[in-house]
Amino acid sequence: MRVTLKDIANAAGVSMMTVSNVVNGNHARVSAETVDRVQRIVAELGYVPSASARSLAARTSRLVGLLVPAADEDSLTLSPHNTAILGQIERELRKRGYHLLLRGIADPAEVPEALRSWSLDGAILLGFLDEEIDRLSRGALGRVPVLAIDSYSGNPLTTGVRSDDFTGARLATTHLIALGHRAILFAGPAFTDVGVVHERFRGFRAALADAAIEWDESLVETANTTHEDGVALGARLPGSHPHATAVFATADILAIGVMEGLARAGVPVPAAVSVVGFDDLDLSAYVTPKLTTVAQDLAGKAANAVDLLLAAVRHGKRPSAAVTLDVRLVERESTARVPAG
Amino acid sequence: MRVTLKDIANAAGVSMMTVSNVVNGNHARVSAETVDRVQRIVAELGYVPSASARSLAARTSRLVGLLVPAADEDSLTLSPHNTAILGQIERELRKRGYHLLLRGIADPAEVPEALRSWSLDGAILLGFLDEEIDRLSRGALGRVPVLAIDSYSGNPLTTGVRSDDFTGARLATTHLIALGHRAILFAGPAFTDVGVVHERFRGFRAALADAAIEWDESLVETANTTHEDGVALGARLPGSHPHATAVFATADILAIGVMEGLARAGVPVPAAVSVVGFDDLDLSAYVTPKLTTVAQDLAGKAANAVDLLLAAVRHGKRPSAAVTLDVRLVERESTARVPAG
DNA sequence: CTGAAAGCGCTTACAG
DNA sequence: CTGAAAGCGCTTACAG
Repeated sequence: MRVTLKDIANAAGVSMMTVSNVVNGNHARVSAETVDRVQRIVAELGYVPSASARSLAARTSRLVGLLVPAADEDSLTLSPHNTAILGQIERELRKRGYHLLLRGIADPAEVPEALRSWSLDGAILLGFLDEEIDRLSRGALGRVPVLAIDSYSGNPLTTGVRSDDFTGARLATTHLIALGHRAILFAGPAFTDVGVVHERFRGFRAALADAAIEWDESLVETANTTHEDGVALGARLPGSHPHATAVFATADILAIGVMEGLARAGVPVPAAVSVVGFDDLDLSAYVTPKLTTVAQDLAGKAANAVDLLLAAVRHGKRPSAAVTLDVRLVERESTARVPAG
Repeated sequence: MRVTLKDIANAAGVSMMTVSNVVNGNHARVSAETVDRVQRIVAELGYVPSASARSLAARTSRLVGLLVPAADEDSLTLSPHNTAILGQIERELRKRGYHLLLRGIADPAEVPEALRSWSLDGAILLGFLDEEIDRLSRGALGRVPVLAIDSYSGNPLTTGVRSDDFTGARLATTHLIALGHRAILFAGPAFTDVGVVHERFRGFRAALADAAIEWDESLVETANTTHEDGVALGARLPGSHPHATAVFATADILAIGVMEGLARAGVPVPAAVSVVGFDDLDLSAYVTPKLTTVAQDLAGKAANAVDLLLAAVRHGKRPSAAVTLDVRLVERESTARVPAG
């Protein structure tokens, strides 16, 4: 059977409480020699504390949930971007003695159940829509600290971390303008007046304004953030926007699709049309031409998310404003000077 | 404070045990009207059972661990292949009312602790070396069912699921032979006489033997499964293997690197050298030329892994032999007839 | 520095 | 069909 605290206590001739103190590192409350003896016996008998018993008694689980949207019957679809963050979050948590419960959420209404069932000490929301986050209330979350990644929701209960999307888009667009481009197409998913895509659109517009380029409303194309939609968009570009000489796509995967679509339509990239993406996926350096894009600090996002969350868990300190991480432009081969004429 | 079983019992005027039966679906033991009343009150009060209390009392946690190697300070590096599997496993588990604890393992010696700490009902090993799996003993695993993905270890404690690596490699190589290639380079990580890479090597050799092609021992190159190593390998290929007209790489990411290396060295793919990969990552259809490769049934792997594991958890039925999933060749643009001369 | 008691929120036999 | 009691393996005040 399982080795318990009581077994160790009996073998060491001390009380359970003393063993508990040793195991939990409260060495101040135990004499040095007792600590030694108990630790030796723990190792000898291979004692592993029961996390569920501990959670139940201590009202703290050392468990953090990573909540990811997942249509009911669907697999968790983790983008490369979210996968990288997931890996980093697990590491940061592990370094601090916490564990990760990964859970797909089919409906935001499941969030409260997810938090309470395992008595999560905290949770990170990855990939939710701002409107979904907006609806999360104190009643739903209770006292459990929750933090959203990449959200612009004003919900103070979920204030978290994100990249400087505005500046990233501005950087990318300014780069195109510096190359002489004037008719630049904005390609991305449909957006409202708040959120990541909206911020990137604002950054895009700001760069145009900086250069005093008049804004042509027709230079926006809506597409899902998939390679497939990018291909379709790129293929019809010569017909729909014959004057456009550059495309700023809100995601690498979309940008890569656009490049392929353009290639299929016989439009050389970057000779005839330049393309810039956003994310700097590994993939972006593997395609032809290599994609110029905006790099995010993924490791920083994950580390900050965990730091903020655990600060809230341990000291009840909630961030008052979202942490914004710097981005940088990575120039590769998909952009060039605007063609003459 | 938290709503407990007792609160529901009080409100409904029944015993805790009756509520427990209703909540757990043992409706046979409770009258229909009691079931109704209790369920109404549960919904009204927003009762969520405590998973830790349940684990402690019932000795079953409904928690399954996904254990992934992770160097101590390192992030979990999830390959696209493993990410897809992870997503599918979460979904299969969720559909069955189980939860997923994702945990990086710095040293295989941590496995027992991982299993016991959270009283995992079972665990799936993803990405471990066969030698590490070989060393896992009954003493380490206890009575917890554990299952390895992509392992050829003979350890009966971890019998799991994998792809038909032998056939995949044979298919890929036979395809190259059919195109007239004779001098085919095998590129992959160093391997021992057991394991995924060894199986792929065996399949490669079998295809050559089928076609009565004499085996040239020098036609093997060792490289890590990274894009970078692929580039290096491809770039030096004209010098190191001037006669080779095709490369079979044991992973797409490596094959894609090889294609880039060849391109840098001025060798056209597939006109001068054909390249085949293994995995069929999304990425493989995005690069230029699109990669011909061997596709694995990732969803099938995940579903089978979860099915087998839960059968072991619930009925104590351990698989006697590993489940092997079919693979298929996906012909794209990176292979062509051997150049004349 | 050390300990006895109560309790965390459930489930499991055992009765009736 | 329903319930009272014991116990799962810990931690938390409270004493000493």
